[in-house]
Amino acid sequence: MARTQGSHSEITGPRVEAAALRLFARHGFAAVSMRQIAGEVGLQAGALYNYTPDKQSLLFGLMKGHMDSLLDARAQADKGGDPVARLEHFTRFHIRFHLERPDAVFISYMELRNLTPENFEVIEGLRRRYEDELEGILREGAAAGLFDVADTKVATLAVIAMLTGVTTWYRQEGRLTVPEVETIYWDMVRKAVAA
Amino acid sequence: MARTQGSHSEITGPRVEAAALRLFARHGFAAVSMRQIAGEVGLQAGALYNYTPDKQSLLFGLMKGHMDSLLDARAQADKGGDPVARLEHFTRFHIRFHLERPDAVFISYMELRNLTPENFEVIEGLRRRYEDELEGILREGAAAGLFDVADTKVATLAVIAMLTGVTTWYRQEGRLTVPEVETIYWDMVRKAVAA
DNA sequence: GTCTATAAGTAGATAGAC
DNA sequence: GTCTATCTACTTATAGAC
Repeated sequence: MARTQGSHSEITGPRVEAAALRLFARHGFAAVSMRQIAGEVGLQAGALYNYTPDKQSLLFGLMKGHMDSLLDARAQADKGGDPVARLEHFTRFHIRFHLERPDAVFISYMELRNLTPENFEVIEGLRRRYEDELEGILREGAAAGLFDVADTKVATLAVIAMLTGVTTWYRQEGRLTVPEVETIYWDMVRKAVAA
Repeated sequence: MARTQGSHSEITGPRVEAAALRLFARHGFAAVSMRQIAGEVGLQAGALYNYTPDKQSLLFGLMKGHMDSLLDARAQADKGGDPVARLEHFTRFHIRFHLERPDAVFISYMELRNLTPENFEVIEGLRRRYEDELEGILREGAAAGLFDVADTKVATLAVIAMLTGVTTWYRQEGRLTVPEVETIYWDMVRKAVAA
């Protein structure tokens, strides 16, 4: 159990990521310096390079981790059932998941342009896989005559934009609980795609 | 008509703004240097300060100009009528206006955090005034029994988020024209708030 | 693993010549 | 109005001591 004084790698690594996440979300990737991140953790700038090869990798790791956990959670959560039930489930899942991680959501939508082209492709691919989940539900429901959407792909993007928008205004101290918000949005989604 | 060689202020000023708009939208405010902007216009960095007192004012001017022109255009465009007609009009106006200015839209949503607190308050105030336009329509329609929304404020923000999302995927060379896109979204908005 | 020190380059903004 | 030159400060990243 005894450790040499500086050997904090297992705890320091996550603290670096947490500090970067918070600062990138608040001020933007380009506006945050490695010194600021280090300062937040109580390190000198040079020490950060024990945890990341460079600043870009730090950003990519945060975004990749977010998308992976989104897809994992979604895979675990989809219980199947009829398209209407699946759509309600997707709606509530999306809102809950995104409201639980405002900083990661913010970064994943705002910092795409600061990724290298290769890293951008990876994140875009994961994002498309998530969109495909919803598109599959809408397509299945439309085929069964349960939904009426003029354009499945556009409807998919419209619903996701509407739901993700909740992160821009929701405050925990506000007048609505998360389940209440879920219900309000589900009511609108349900009607928007209804036959 | 004859001018001294360097006297291009009337034409150079707008070119500086246009270059800043384009570069801020592509790479982000913090990632763009005054030297890059100057280079785009064919100037040296120092010459930019004939057109803006500093970089922050350049950003604020772009965002303020965008919001002013949004509110102006909206004021000109609202023809009145019953709530359903006004809502359709708002929907089509919002999509058209935003698709015509992708760079300004992008900046106005992404660079809020790079404004000084005072400048942020100004832009936020204008944004709220625009939201109030839609909220008024929804409230009027709900009172008349034409709409059924569980929460008018949330519905306002949900509709705006859905509509603005069109700017993230629409491409002029794509398979849909702007009027087609307007109709697809109007169909969803109409149903989402329907009684 | 963290430190100090440093390399090599860029940032916003200003001064003064023309 | 634009240029060159410059100030001051800050940037990412690395080297080597401990």
